[in-house]
Amino acid sequence: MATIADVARHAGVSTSTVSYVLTGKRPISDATKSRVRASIRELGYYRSVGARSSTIRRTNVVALVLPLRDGVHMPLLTGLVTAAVTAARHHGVDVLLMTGDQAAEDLRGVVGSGQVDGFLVLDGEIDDERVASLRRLGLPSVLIGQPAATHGLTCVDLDFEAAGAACVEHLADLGHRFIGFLGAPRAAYRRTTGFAHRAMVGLSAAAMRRGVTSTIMPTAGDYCSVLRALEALLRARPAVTALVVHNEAALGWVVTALRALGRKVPGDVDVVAICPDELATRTSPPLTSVLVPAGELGRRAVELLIGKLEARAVPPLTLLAPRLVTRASTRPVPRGAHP
Amino acid sequence: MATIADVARHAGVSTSTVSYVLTGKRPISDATKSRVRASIRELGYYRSVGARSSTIRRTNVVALVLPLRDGVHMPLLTGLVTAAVTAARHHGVDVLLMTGDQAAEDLRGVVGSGQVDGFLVLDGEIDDERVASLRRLGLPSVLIGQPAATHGLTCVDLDFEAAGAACVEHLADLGHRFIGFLGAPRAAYRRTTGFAHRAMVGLSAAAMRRGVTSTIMPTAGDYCSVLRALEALLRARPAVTALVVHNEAALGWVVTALRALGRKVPGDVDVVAICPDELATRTSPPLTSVLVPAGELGRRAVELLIGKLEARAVPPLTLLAPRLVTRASTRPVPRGAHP
DNA sequence: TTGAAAGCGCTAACAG
DNA sequence: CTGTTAGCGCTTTCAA
Repeated sequence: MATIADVARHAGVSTSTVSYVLTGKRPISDATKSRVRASIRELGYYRSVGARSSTIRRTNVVALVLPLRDGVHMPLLTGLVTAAVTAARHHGVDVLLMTGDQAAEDLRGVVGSGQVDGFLVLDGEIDDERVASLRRLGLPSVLIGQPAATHGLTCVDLDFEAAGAACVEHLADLGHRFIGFLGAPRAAYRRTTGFAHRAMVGLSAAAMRRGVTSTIMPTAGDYCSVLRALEALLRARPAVTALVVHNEAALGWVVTALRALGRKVPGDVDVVAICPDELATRTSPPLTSVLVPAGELGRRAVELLIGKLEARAVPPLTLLAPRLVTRASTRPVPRGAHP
Repeated sequence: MATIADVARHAGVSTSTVSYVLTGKRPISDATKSRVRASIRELGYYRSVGARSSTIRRTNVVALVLPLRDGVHMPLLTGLVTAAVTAARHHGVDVLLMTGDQAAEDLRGVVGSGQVDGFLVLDGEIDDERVASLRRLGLPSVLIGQPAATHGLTCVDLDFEAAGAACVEHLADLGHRFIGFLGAPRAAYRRTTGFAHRAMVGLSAAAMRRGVTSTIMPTAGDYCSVLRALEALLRARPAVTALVVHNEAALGWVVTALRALGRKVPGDVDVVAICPDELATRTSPPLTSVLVPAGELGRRAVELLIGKLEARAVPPLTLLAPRLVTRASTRPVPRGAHP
């Protein structure tokens, strides 16, 4: 493997000249510059990142910390990860993958040994303890998700409150006056700071504003739970003509269950989902949905982190505006359907 | 951040002694050893991987190259990735994530700059061109998947032929005599070396051996295609009492479609799937399945790569034996059902 | 069993 | 505009 000395010799210049051609940190005559470039190409030279990072104290590698535990939906994860890697490469930065369980000690090691410049942490439900240990690492970091206290962190997330509201707005615009909400499993609402809670709040608030009646219920991810929840919902409020679903696991069962209960989608019941795009398009009919912009999330997180690495000021909390895509599961309510 | 010199000073020894305590490459008296260890702990010292890799020419980082394009199923991907990362960490190795599209030039850069020691490449459908460029990189690599020519590579994959056979064996054991096979989309069978082809061959061969009649058809991933395929199948061969499905996208629709055609699962038609485990358990009823051992695949790939890094001889092709798990979708055929 | 010192490949003063 | 040189933090001879 060629070294910088090889290139210098080959081009008939000093090593520092080669280095400066590479970094652009001082003016070099076009003549030597191109001579050096030619030598570099000819010898197939690449700077050793080891030696380089050892001198400049910077690796151009960021760690991406993913939680192992479930509850994080797969498509979201993969979309986010590929977008993050692509965006990072675009800035000449590589991504080191770490899993959430190799927590404290491993992370310390990675920063202690100067292996990465910063952290990208994916964790919707991060708790204070983890936030604290993150801060203790002393390296710039960006959190994907929105913890209780943003306090001194940089976070990026979908604006779930706006997402919940967008669903209601859409349905109200179509003429619906009674909507049901199938939410996350019950446990998710214990934390009034979680995204489940925020979506629900946004939905409820928008419903009040628009004067539509909303009935909300938590749901588990299996068919039986979905069926039971819908039965209960339709019994309690037979006038319901629209459904907002914020539960990726349950999503696949909703239309099936509604059909089993004798309701057509759309027609008898319109459905709007809050979920990654490919989930909404893989049902039949494809669902009108507020998409969780996985790719955008990853991209923005990288951008923010790189901003911090370059000592730029970045906003502490970035909330991505929801985007509602209309598909076959929602339609204007026929005139006079709701007296 | 503490350096090795700090530790040496603090422990009252030379830097080389500290280094040797760390590497264990020469005997050190227990007295100094523990003194050095204490200083290390006290100062919170970690070896700089930059400086280290710059001298020893080894980074303890491997690249994991994932294809971006779809066709690779998400759950498989995430399971594989987390297992690989975990296994690698277990060997003190970190994982650098790369996406398949940043192909040639980026990969060259990563090896040229000495950023990684080897490659883990996930690509079921890798072509000769990519294999060649992989070999040209000149670093140890392990391929997850099985290309046409294993020639000089190290590969690990599920034994799809055995998987296809296992499905037939199971169904034949239960008494089924007529089985249908819902395969991958048509295009997947153009390559007679792909995993789709191999599963199909294994199934057909086993059917012949067991004297059961098999009818095979390709399938797209949407509900309509599945429904049409099943209609066609049942029309062509009404005696079919069992179905093998090797199509993850279609899987979710199979039971629904069978019900729409008036068949109970199990009972009228038994279903066996070849798919990742969590896909088989998320349908109702849960499906008997041959699982694609995503985690095992990742783990083995890492083990093989580390073997190569340590200059151990490793088998060129590792085929993981399929494991069939019986669930609610298959049952013994009632006596006399098939005269 | 330990230390001194050379060297890994690169960058960044310092010096023209 | 360019070269010389002293580091960066670590490993590994060589010498005791």
